[in-house]
Amino acid sequence: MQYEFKDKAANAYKLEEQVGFLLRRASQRHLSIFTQMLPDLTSTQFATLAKLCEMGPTSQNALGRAVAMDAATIKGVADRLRARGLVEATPDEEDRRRHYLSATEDGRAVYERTAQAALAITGETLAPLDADEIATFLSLLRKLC
Amino acid sequence: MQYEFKDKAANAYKLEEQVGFLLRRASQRHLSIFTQMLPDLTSTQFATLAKLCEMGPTSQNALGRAVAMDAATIKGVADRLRARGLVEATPDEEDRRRHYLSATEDGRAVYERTAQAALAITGETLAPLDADEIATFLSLLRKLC
DNA sequence: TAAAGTTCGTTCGTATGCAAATGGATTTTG
DNA sequence: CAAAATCCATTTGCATACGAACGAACTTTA
Repeated sequence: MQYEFKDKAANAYKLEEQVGFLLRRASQRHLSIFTQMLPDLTSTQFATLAKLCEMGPTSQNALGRAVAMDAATIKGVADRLRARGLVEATPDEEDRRRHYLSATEDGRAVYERTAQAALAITGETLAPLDADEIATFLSLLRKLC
Repeated sequence: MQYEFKDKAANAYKLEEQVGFLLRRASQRHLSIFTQMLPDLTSTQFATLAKLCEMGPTSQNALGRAVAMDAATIKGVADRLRARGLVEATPDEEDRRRHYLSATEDGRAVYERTAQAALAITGETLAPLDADEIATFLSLLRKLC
């Protein structure tokens, strides 16, 4: 009979201590801040628009990989951005499977107008930490991706 | 004309550096580990069952608050756990709005059987970090909730 | 005690997010 | 070159998530 079995509390499961629970709660707080400070776009819509502005014309799946969304997810996001006129699709001449996605003039304007707010959202999310803690936290978080 | 306006790149938005993007990717990796190591239950279902086992009979909304899910979300989770026979509801005599939720015998058995796996999932998620880094990371993450 | 406020559970609508399957197009390889 | 593998976009099904609104029940307060 080993020690762990004598004291069941020693290796008990405590939800509040699990990294998955804390990640979910931190994400919830971040998304709540995002919605308050940038109500026009969801966090994933903004990320997709920003990446598309940065990359230029890109196929839908390649864009999805760039923003860490699978094919089924990026389709919905791209459809909603297209429905709002922020993104447009043009067929690829060389590869008949592909459509190039690109930001419209409207889409680029929205991105230019909201990028500062997005940076402020990052700042507000990290506000409970000081500069050193932020650097440490982001460095460790990056290792967990 | 201030410095920031001269060098637009200095305060440019880079998706990969934003805490929201990193939180989303870390959560994705964690959930992927969860699904692999504990395919029977989703992460939220396990969290709910675990908390219910810990708290004993609880109203649905109170349980939701304990696991950080709003009323609409906890309802779906509770419904699916009830459909699988892991949770049952009994009406409250004192408050006719309320149903007490509690884990069934089956539910408690599933929890006992899977709690170790859940701890292992936390370990695997944090595997890229050493012990000191884990302590630092969790302490900082907790400040962001 | 009556009005106001709160809480309970529920429903609707919208938006991720992923697994799995599909069909068509392109590339790789034997 | 033909078969195999890969890639593209799409669809279906399921499971979170949250805002908003709702009626019913309970509590607080004026």
